[in-house]
Amino acid sequence: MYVAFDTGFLSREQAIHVDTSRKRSALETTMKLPPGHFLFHQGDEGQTIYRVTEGVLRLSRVSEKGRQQVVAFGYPGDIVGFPVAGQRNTDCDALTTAKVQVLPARLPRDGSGGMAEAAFLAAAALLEIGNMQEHLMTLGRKSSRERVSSFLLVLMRRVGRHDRDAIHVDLPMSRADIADFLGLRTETVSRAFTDLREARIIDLPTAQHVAVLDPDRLEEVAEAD
Amino acid sequence: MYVAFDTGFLSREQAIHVDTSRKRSALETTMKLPPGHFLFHQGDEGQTIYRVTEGVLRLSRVSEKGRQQVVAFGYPGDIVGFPVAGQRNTDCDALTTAKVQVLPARLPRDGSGGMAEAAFLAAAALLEIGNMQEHLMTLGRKSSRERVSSFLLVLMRRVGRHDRDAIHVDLPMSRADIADFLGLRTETVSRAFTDLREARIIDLPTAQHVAVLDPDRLEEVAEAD
DNA sequence: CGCGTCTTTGAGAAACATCAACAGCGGTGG
DNA sequence: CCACCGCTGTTGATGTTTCTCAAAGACGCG
Repeated sequence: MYVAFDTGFLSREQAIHVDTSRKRSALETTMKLPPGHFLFHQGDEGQTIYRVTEGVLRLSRVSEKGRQQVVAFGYPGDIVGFPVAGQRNTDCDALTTAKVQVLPARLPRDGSGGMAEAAFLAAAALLEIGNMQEHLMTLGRKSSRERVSSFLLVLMRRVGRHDRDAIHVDLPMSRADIADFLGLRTETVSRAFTDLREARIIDLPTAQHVAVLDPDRLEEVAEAD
Repeated sequence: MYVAFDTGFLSREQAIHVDTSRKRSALETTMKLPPGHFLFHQGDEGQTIYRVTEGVLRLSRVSEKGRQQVVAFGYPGDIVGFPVAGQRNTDCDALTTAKVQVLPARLPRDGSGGMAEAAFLAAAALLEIGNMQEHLMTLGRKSSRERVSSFLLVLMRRVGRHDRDAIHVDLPMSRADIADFLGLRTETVSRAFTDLREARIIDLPTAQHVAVLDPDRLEEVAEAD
């Protein structure tokens, strides 16, 4: 049985496990980002990665003619900013006030960089690959309702606040961001939310606050495969 | 300007660059796979990765209720089989007779594994992340014709054989595989091929052999973003 | 309180999936 | 060597989902 991925596109707790085994160096500084500020842009040179410790980041790519794809959201515990060929491959900006740790990510050409560094980078990158493959399944094979449900399910498990009769999730991103992440239009996302609300699976006190009333049925809708 | 990803979902040549800088060890054996044979299955334990040297592999995931998603195709030069939490996260079988090199991919916990190994793994994983992000753009934001054109464009650049008035590409995978990779149905893929043929952008001597007659227009259709 | 932005809702159009039938091709056995 | 069979791919007709276009409602901010 294959259960390693059931938290979906967000990094799993194993990432933290890998991390705690490495020693902190003086290079690991912390940065604070106000909402809307960019951590890096697509094409930037970079030899670091970032661990989100507070807040929520948005990672997106914009194609030449303006189509935006939100590649991921960065929640506390996630590692973002993997440089490919020394360059950032996405934009990254803060949806809320956020804090990140800056971690070195130099590849030790000819023994220059540290081994622990490369091992940590490799472990984090492998987790990211798993997350992205899960997201590929969502984009390739799921309906709009399944996509939105999967999205909510992941957030619920990751950052849900339990309560007597619901699990509460804040959505710092706009409907447009969710749509861009799930490969849909904002109207379609909105309709999916409405459907879930009318089915009494969720409640929407405000557009940015979801209360999951029936996690089991949410899962049924999301994993309808 | 951001140009690092224009080869799409297949690994870029930089991967080979990284590779040549590491020394070959006795652990690097070569395996030969007949068509249809599996290199590994989803859920297998594994501490290795594979470099394809000949042939074409298919990497796919099957969800519990049978929906298949082809995550990638492995062409010579590609690294496949990244273990996540020590497990394979896809099935991998050979579409043609194929050869792979077996490379170690242990994460050096407490200094056990080699540094060069971790660095190579990290470099390969980062390239894979870039490829997957490109594929995410395709699945999230492109029409069926754009998807099929993008697919052909990548193959053309990667394995196209030039000729006086066309670039020839073999398609060892079925229409169903292409559909599963692009998030479409086989009929839709077939119609996209027909459209491209009727537009004189490609020719289809057989279903498994594409001759790209007009690469520029193919690119226009693919990058219609 | 008014204004702009984000979200929701509705109606209609377009894209893709689905269902069904046929064609092409390769392999097999007579 | 040819006829048959099965599989893959193509084409057509129809159905469903999602997108697009439009407008109204909700929310936050000055």
